Amino acid sequence: MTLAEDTARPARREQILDAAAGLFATHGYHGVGIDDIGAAVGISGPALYRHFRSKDAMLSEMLTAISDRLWAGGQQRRAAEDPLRELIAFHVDFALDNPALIVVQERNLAHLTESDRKRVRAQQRRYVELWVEAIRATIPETGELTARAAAHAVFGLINSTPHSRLLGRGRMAELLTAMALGAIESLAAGD
Amino acid sequence: MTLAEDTARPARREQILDAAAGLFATHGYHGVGIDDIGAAVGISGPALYRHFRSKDAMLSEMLTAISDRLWAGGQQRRAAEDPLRELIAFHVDFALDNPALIVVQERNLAHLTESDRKRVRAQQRRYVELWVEAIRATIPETGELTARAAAHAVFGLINSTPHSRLLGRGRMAELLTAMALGAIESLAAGD
DNA sequence: CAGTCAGGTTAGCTGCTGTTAACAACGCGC
DNA sequence: GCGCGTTGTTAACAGCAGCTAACCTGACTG
Repeated sequence: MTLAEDTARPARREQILDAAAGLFATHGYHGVGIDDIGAAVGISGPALYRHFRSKDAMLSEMLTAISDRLWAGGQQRRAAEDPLRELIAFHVDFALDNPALIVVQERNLAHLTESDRKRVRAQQRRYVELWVEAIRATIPETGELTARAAAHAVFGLINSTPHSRLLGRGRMAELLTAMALGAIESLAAGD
Repeated sequence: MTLAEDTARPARREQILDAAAGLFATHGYHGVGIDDIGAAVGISGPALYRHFRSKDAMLSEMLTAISDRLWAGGQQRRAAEDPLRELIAFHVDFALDNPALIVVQERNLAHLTESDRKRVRAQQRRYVELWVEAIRATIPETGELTARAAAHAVFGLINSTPHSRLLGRGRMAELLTAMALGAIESLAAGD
C-alpha cells in the first residue's frame, strides 16, 4: 500500500529517532546501547538496522534535522516586522518543545563524521547569520563579531531551559524572552 | 624530600587532570581512552593507575573540584557591596579561564556514580542559592523560582563562551558581563 | 650499600557493544 | 496459493577499552 508505506515507514524511523534523542540526552551518546534504543520502541536491538545503517547514522540524521529545522524556521522569520523578537520567540519555543534535541545538539557534534559535522556546522552558521543580521538591525552600532558572540550567548541563555525547567512552559517562555531581549539591549549601552 | 613530595606528587595529579579535562571537553568522556590521557602527559596508559583508582575517579575528582571552586568563590563574594556584580565577574572569569572545565561539567554529570553525582549536585545547588540571594537582593520583586530559573539562564549565557570565543578575553568579559546584567535587569520590568 | 617504594613499562585478560548472519513470519500483488 | 519484500528474532563475531599482573628502575634512607 503506497499510502501506508509513505506514512508508516517514516513514522517508524521518527519514532526511533525520538526515543534515541531522549536516551542520548540523558545518558550521552556512548552511554546508550543499541539494545536500549530498541527496547525504547519495543523491538530488540539489531532490528534497528532495518531502519538505519548504523548508530552513527541515527545521530547524524538527528543533528542534521535539527540544524535544518532551526535554519528553516529562522529563515521564515527573516522578513518579519521585528525579526529579532520573532527569532527569540521561535528559538524559545523550539527549546521548550524539544529539550532533548537541544541537549543532543549541544553535546554530540563531536561524535559525527567529518563530513556530517561540516554539513551541520554550515547550517548552524547560516542560522547564526540570521541572528547577527537581526541583532545589528536592532542595535546598529554593534560590530559583526560582537553580534555573533552575542548570538551565541543568547543561545546559551535560551538553551539552558532543559537544565532548569522550573516555571512551567508559559512563564518560562516569558522569562527567557525577556532575558534574551534584555541581554541584547545591553549591547546598545556598552559601546 | 618532604617539600618536593608535597608539591611534586599533587602536581602530577593535577597535570593529568588538566590534560584529561581538555580531552574530555573535545572528545567527550567515552571518546577518550586511558591511553590518550597517558600520552597527553607523556606516560603510557596504565601508568595512570598509580595516580587514580580508575578513569571514573578522574572525572569524579574533576567535577567535585569544579563545583567546590565555584561555591568557594561565590561564597567569598557574598558579603561584597554589590554581590550580583561580583558573582557575575567571578563566573565570567572562571568560564574564560577554564573553558574545558565548563564544558566537562556541563556534559558529564551523568557519567558519575550516584553518590558522586549527589555530592556535585548539592554543591551546585548551594552555588545557585548564592545567585538567587544576590538576584533577589538586586531585584526585590523576583520570586524564588523565577530567580533560580534566571540564574540558570545566566549560567547558560556565560558558559557559552567556550563555544564562541570570538573577541579576545577582555572584550569577551565585558560583553558577557553586560549581557548578564542586562538579562537580570529585565526581571524588574517583567513583573 | 642494601632495601624499599614511588612511578614507570609491556602483555594480557575480560567484558561490553556495534554489527552481521541466518532464519522466521506476516502482508500483499499477481 | 505462491513468491517476495518488509520487518522482526536470536546467535555469534570482532574489536576495543578499562583494568590487572608482573616486572623494571632509580632515588632516597638507615
